[in-house]
Amino acid sequence: MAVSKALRNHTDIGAETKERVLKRAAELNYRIDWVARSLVTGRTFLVGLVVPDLMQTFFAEIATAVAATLAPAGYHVVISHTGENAKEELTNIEILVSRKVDGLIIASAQRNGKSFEKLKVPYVLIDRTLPGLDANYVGTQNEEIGFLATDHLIQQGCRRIAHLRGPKLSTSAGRERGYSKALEKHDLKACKGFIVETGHDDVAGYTGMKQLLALDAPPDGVFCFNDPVAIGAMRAILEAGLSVPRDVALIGVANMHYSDFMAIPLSTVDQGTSLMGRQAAQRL
Amino acid sequence: MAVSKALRNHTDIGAETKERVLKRAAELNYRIDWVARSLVTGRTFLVGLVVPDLMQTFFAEIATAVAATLAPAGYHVVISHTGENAKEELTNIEILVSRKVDGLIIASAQRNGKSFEKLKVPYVLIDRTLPGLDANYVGTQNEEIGFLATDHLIQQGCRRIAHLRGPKLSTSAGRERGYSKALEKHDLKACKGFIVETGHDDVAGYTGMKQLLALDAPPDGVFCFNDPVAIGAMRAILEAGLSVPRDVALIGVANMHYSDFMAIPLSTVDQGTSLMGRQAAQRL
DNA sequence: TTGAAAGCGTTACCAG
DNA sequence: CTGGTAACGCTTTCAA
Repeated sequence: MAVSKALRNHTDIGAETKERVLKRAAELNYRIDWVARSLVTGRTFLVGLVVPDLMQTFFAEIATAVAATLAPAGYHVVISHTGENAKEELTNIEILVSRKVDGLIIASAQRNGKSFEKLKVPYVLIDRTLPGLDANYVGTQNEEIGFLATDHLIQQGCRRIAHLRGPKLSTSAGRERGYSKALEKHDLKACKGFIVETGHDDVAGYTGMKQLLALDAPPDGVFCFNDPVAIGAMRAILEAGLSVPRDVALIGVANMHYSDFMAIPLSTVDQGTSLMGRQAAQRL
Repeated sequence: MAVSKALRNHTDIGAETKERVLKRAAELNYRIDWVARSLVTGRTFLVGLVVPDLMQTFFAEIATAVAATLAPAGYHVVISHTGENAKEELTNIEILVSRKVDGLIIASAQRNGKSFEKLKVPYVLIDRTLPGLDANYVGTQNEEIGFLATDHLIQQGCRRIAHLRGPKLSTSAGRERGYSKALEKHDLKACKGFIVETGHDDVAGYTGMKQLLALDAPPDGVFCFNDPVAIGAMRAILEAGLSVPRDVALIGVANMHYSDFMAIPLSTVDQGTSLMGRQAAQRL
């Protein structure tokens, strides 16, 4: 017990005893066994980060910010990707819980919050909310993003504005609302087929844009779910022999770096990704 | 004991007993406590990934590949960044060891292998070797990268080829050797001041390139340590009112996506990053 | 095939 | 201030 107390700087220990312990610990190159400590304290100082895919720079940036924020407090991050698969996400969370993580930060792929109601570990949702779940959440004001982006296109003179809205997520729903509000404000409206559901990557953007270009009267401006989608859209436009932004203007949402070095300057709305990660970690 | 055996599918257990145990476990929603199991087995099924900075897409890609490869075997990845700081790297490794990780994958910032000699946990070095250390290592043939890149510039007609060689790492040393070999092969040589030590990001590339442009006879081609450095170099060249690749041709090494959408097509050598991550994980 | 006993390395509790 | 005892939840060992 004297050893345990000395090493943890407990007050209940005489200066001399403490010094003796510390000296001997150094001699033996003693390092605490975190597994044993965790077993008795019930804390692991491990936080699970559950994201769809670390390859997307968006989530990589979140992971970095979370890890950096947690590190000074002695926490480590265990990563777990789910590939946008709701079922696998649940399995992964269960495993993390049985590993006794102290908390979870989740960018969820669930359709609703049902499965999280019985979750006994503290958790914070990041980026995406879950309908019908009153949980801690850190994210961007997606409606405002959508509004700003669409408004920007209108300012640039676009009148027929389409929306590659990304996958079925709370984020895309918010952005779409903002898109609609901006159009409304300027007495414009989305023509039929102007809102296209896509994936989140450049391939999805490419496909979606082709669909838009095939319309009888294609758009002259497109608000894209994120930058990769915008890049894919750009490829489709250029391939069709059209010009960006003369024929079709594009705007995305910041998920990549160096977008200012693109062949065609790509307008983008910054969503403060690292800040999101930092705040989620702090909240947790 | 019957319970423990039943849950682990041990052979030493009667079918009926096993079924009874499984049934009751399901009723109670029993989940194994990994901390307790780890304490007795000595295994955590945790692997530490020690990298300088997850923000660089290069390391994010490695992290993804490592985690994806390890997951099917039940391993999870604990991340730890060191910010290219050798001392902090050592501290982090010690903490991971006291957390009883089963193994480590390390992109090291050490100058030599001294500190790793007494490391008792299995580990694999990734991306960077350490002088004087006979360790498991997975990386790219950097000399070949340097040769290919430089040779490419020569094929394009460049004759005065400089090298923004990046930071002091085994990777940059290899690439520089390849650069020199390619020059030699074509009876060219690096003029004085043509090899500039830089950091690894675009800011470093920008500064380094400015230095090259200030020379009496600036280069007409530059082999850059990686893509971010090349992007920074590009900015410096354009700012100087010169053209890429007419006045100065550039080539980088693949650390980013979408480089084919850059304003000026940036030549790049692919280094198979995910493959590296996968193989390091398998080796471990 | 079953299960009792010991122990993994630590900390909580409490009596001295 | 000091330190003995029990316990955390599991697996290994070994006897029945």
